[in-house]
Formats: sequence, structure tokens, C-alpha cells
Amino acid sequence: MAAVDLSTHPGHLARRLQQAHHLLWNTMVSEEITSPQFAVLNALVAEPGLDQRTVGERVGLDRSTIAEVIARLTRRDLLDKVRDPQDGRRWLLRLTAEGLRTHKKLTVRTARMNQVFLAPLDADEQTVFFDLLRRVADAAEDLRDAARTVTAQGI
Amino acid sequence: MAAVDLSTHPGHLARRLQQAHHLLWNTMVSEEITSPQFAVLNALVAEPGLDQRTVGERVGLDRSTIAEVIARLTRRDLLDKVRDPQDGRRWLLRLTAEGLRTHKKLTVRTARMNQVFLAPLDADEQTVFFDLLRRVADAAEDLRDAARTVTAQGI
DNA sequence: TCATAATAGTCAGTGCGCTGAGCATTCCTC
DNA sequence: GAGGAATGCTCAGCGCACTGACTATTATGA
Repeated sequence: MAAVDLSTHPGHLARRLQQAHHLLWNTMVSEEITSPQFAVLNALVAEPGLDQRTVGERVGLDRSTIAEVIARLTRRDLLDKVRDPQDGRRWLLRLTAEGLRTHKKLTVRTARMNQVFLAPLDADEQTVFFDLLRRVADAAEDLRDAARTVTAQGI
Repeated sequence: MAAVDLSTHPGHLARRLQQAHHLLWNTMVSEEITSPQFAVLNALVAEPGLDQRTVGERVGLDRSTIAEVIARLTRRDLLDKVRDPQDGRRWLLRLTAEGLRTHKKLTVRTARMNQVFLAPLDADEQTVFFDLLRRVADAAEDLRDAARTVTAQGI
């Protein structure tokens, strides 16, 4: 009887928002390529030859997750991994021709999907929506980085 | 060269928001009980004796996922499953004393966490934030339901 | 009443996302 | 130049989340 109203819980809303997005993505963009996979393709269009860790940083995925995502994209022949001759620890990543084509195709569909997704909001509200979302996410990420620095110092 | 700015993609922002939330949850609420697990406990505090499918509906999880979440909570002795004597297909769910205690404890911590999470926004902005998030998520869920109805009719 | 449909739940398979441990390579410093 | 720290990556393990196929049970209706 002390139950809480989940609709005032940002975490619950964030999860529902992502589920809704995932569903729309599957029907309007692609059933093969996921949204995080598209983010990786996009990062490599912007900066070809990035290493794995940096790509992960760009799209917000940790080292383990980015490795799996990249493995799937490589399996689909959408990108190539090459050892960095300057640093034998790094894999340098680059889209294949097929990867470029896929990125181009999905960019168009993604734009369409975003319109549908945001249709309930008018233009001003969309601007506010992005602003608020970004500010909350950025602040929480700063908290994380701060916590990591502190624990890394053994405090 | 035709790369897109991901910060204008609601799906990407939703994912980052959830990651940020997950992290804060782990540090401020619990490393054992996850946010979806708490949502299930909460639903059963509000309505004890619900069946699995209905709980899933309340918290926004499909039948497969809710089954796993409930299995974990059962393993931790936070809830009991009993066959419905009226309908042998159903499992009726009810919190244990331990489950109730855990819910109570986490409710307090969750409130604290939400304050920190939303701290970057002032009170008015928080209201707008919830409103926009809810409207987008609701609309997308309606789209899903519509799509399901249509495909179920074989159109 | 008896076949069929609908419903609740399980199971297998795929993918995202995290932590912690471990390996190889490179960098730094003495 | 050699030892130790830092870095890039992999691997194992856990948990969320979905679909599609399956089982068991109940409901429906000719």
C-alpha cells in the first residue's frame, strides 16, 4: 500500500522510451541493423580509421559491448578491422563499400522514423525535449566520471 | 561525410539516458535489485496476487522477460508463485515479508536517486520533462498496438 | 460433447549493456 | 635497456529485452 507511481520515475520512463524506439526502429528502419550498430557505422563515416575504444567513446558503449557490436558488423561485411601498424594493440576500423551503402540507406529511413517518433510534439517541444534529455544524460555521465576518478584514486 | 549528429536522434538520447540511470541506480539504490525488478515489487505492493502476464503489462515487460525477472526475484525469496486454483495456467504472485522489506528500503533510496538524477532541471522543467517523455512513449506504444492489431487481422 | 480457439507460461535464439579478470603490447621512468 | 604502469582488447558471467515456436490449460461454439 506504499506503492509508488512509476510514471514519475525517470528511469522507468527512459526504459519505456527506449522500448518504444526499438519497436519503431524494427518496423521502420531495419530488422537486421540495430540502432547502436547504426551509431557505429555513423561514427566511422564521420571519422574513418578510428580504433575500437574511440568508436565506443563516440557512441557511448563500453569496451566489451563495442567489441560485440563490431564483431557483428564485421560478420556482415559492413566494416574491416586492421591492426594499427603503429600500435599493435589497436584495431583500426573502416567501412566497406557495403557498409557505406547501408549507412546511406539507413540514414534516410532513420530520419523518417524520427519524424514519426517525435510527431506527438510540436517543433518547440521537440527542441525542449532534446535539451532536457541531453542535460540530464550529460549530468549523470559527469557523475559517473567523477565517481570513477575518485575510486581510481583509492579514496 | 554524410554522417549524422546523433545528439538529434531521440533513440540515441534515450539509450544514453537509460545508461546514465542504470549507473546511478547501481551506486545509489542497489547492486542486487535492478530497476525493473523494483518495478515488479512495486506493482505487487499495489496489487498483491497479480498473475505474471498482468504484472508484465503493468511494468512494461513482455511475457518472456517478466518470467526471467520473476524467476530472479523468486530465487532471492522476495516473492512467492502459487498456481491459481481457478485457472491452472496462471501463477499468482505475492511478495514475501522479505520482499516487502526490500521494497520499502528501495523506495526511500529511489526517491533520493531521482532527486540527484533530475537535479540539472528546475521544478518546472522536471514537469515538462515527464510530460514530454510520457507523451512520446505513449504515442509509440499506441503505434505498436495498432501495428499488432493490423497484423493479427492478417492485413 | 468434442474439436477448435484463445490464453498463460516456458524455452531457444539473438542482441545490448555492464563488471571483473586476464593477455598482449606499448609507454614511462629509473 | 629493463621493470613496471598504462592501454587496447578479449573472455566469462550476469541481467534486460525481444521474437517465434512450443506446451498446458481453459473457453467457446457448432
